[in-house]
Amino acid sequence: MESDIKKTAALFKALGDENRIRILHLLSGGEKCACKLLEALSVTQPTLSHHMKILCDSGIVKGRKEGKWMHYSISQEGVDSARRYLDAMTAVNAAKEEKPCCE
Amino acid sequence: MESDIKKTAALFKALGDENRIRILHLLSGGEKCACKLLEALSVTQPTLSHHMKILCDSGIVKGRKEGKWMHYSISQEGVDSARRYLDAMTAVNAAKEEKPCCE
DNA sequence: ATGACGCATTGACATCCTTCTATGTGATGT
DNA sequence: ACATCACATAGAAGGATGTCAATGCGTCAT
Repeated sequence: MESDIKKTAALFKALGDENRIRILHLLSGGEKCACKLLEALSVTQPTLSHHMKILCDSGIVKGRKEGKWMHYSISQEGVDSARRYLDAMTAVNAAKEEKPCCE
Repeated sequence: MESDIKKTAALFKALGDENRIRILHLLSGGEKCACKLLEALSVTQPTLSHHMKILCDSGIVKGRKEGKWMHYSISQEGVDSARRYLDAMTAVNAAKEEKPCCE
C-alpha cells in the first residue's frame, strides 16, 4: 500500500518531464530505436539514455535489445496501471463521503 | 502544441509526489477542508499549502473558500485531461507505424 | 478594536533532477 | 585482434523541488 504510493509517484514523475513526454509521443507511433529518438529530440545521447532508463524503470516503456540496437515501445500494462490510478482517484465515492469538518 | 507539453508536464509533475498522491486519495472521499488534510498528513501547514497550490495550478484540484476555511476537491476536468493524454499515448496508431530504422 | 484562528507567502536550506562531457561496455565488421 | 558503432555509466554543475520556521493577511468572535 505504501509501496504502491512510491510506485505511483515514480510512474507519474516519469511522465512529468517535457522531454519524456515528447519521447512518449514519438513512441505512440510504434516501436522506435534509440537513434531515431535521438535525432528527434535535441539532447545528447547520454541524456536520452538517462530518460529511457527512467521511463523503463517506471514501467511505462519497455526496451528490446537487438544486436547493438535498442528498441523502445510503450508498455500497455504501464499505461493501464496509470489509468487505473486515475480512475481510483476519479471515483469520488459517495459512500465514503463524510460530513464536512469545519462549519 | 508546445504549451500543451508544458501543461501536461505540470499536470503529471503534480501527480508525481507521494504527499500529493496521499492528498488526492483523501480527496477521492469527497471535498475536504485544509485542516482535515493537515491532520492526516504529518507535514506542516505551509507545506500542505504549497502542495495544494501545485495541485490547484495543475488543474487537478479546485479550491473553494468559505469564510476562513478552504475546501478542496478533485476537479473532474483535470482528471479527464490527464486521462485524455494517457489515451492519446495508448492509441498506438498502426497507421503511423513506420519501418524500423536499424536493421 | 483586539485577539484568535485558518490559511498563504517568504526566505532559507537540503535534496533531487536534468543536462552535459568523458569514459566504459558489448556487439559488428574487417 | 582491432577499429567502429550503439548505447550505458560515472561524475560534475546548475537549476528545480520539498520542507520548515517565521511572518503576513483575511475572517470571526468578543
